Amino acid sequence: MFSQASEYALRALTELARYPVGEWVLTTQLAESLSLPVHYLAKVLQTLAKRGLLESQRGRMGGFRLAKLPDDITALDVVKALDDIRTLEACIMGEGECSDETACPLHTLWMNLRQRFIEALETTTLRALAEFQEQRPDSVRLPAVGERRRRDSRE
Amino acid sequence: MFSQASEYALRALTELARYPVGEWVLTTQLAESLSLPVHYLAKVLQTLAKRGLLESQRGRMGGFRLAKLPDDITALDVVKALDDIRTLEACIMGEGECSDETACPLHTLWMNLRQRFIEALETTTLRALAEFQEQRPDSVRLPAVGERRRRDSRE
DNA sequence: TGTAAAATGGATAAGCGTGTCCTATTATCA
DNA sequence: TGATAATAGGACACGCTTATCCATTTTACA
Repeated sequence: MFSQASEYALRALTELARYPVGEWVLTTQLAESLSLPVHYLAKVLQTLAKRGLLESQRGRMGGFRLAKLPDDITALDVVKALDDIRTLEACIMGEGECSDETACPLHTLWMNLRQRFIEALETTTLRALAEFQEQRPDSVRLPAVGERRRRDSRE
Repeated sequence: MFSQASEYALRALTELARYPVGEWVLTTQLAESLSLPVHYLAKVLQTLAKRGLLESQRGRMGGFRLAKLPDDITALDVVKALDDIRTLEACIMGEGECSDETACPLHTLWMNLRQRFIEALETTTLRALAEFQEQRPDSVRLPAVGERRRRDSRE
């Protein structure tokens, strides 16, 4: 359904939403937690930073974090940042002329399903996704960069 | 949503369903009627013939025709013959472990929409698609090979 | 101020979908 | 039986997605 990149992004940002607000998280850490290819995930995160969904911090103690609160980022935001959502809006039979006026045979069916789908993505926030994941069995989360530092300094 | 090949196939087989049962229709003619790339469509039709949805006839007066009645071929049959429908069945977030028992956050939503979608494709026959197209304004259909022959012989 | 840690950017490569073209094969008909 | 018309099949090219790797830049910290 979505591109590989979008799938990775959804999972990575959901994971990010589980961290305390403002904490930086490493690409390697996200990749490991989610079993994703590190380098490719890095590219995806960089793109998301360019698109304004993430903030990045270079150098020591750096990483990625959400640019907005988990309540203010929707699943649709994430997918739109990476996939061309227009392929969903297009005629499912590939007809050039297919609108509400001149509709292809599957137009009504597809329009309704698509509508419901997009609306659901639009009303699903990263916070909701993160909270769902918290409920799942053996749901663990590694410490963020700052948490790790504070813990290390107590040792 | 579907691959280009599936879109072409849906349109071509819908067009084929508008011809009298048993008549052979040329690839070039289908491509021209539907404004599709001839050679690529030819490949698609050959694949559909291999999959048993079409019958083909080489040589003069040859062409393609449906292997079954338009009532007995569904839109799902067509798509399944060309696309890997399992990508629809897979987790929309790309998780390996995502079933009804251990579900990802979007599992229920996606499962329901997907279900409705597939059922709709399964209950939509080529006949229904063809009849819909007949109703559309400026809906023309070129004569089949046999029709052309019979017409020519009267001249 | 040097070093380590981290994102950034560029090059590269494999695989797949889309599309074209050319040759081979098969069937019809004069 | 030969010419013609059609599908069958293979080779090839192109672009995009996925993925890896390396050099560069930036930052924190000792």
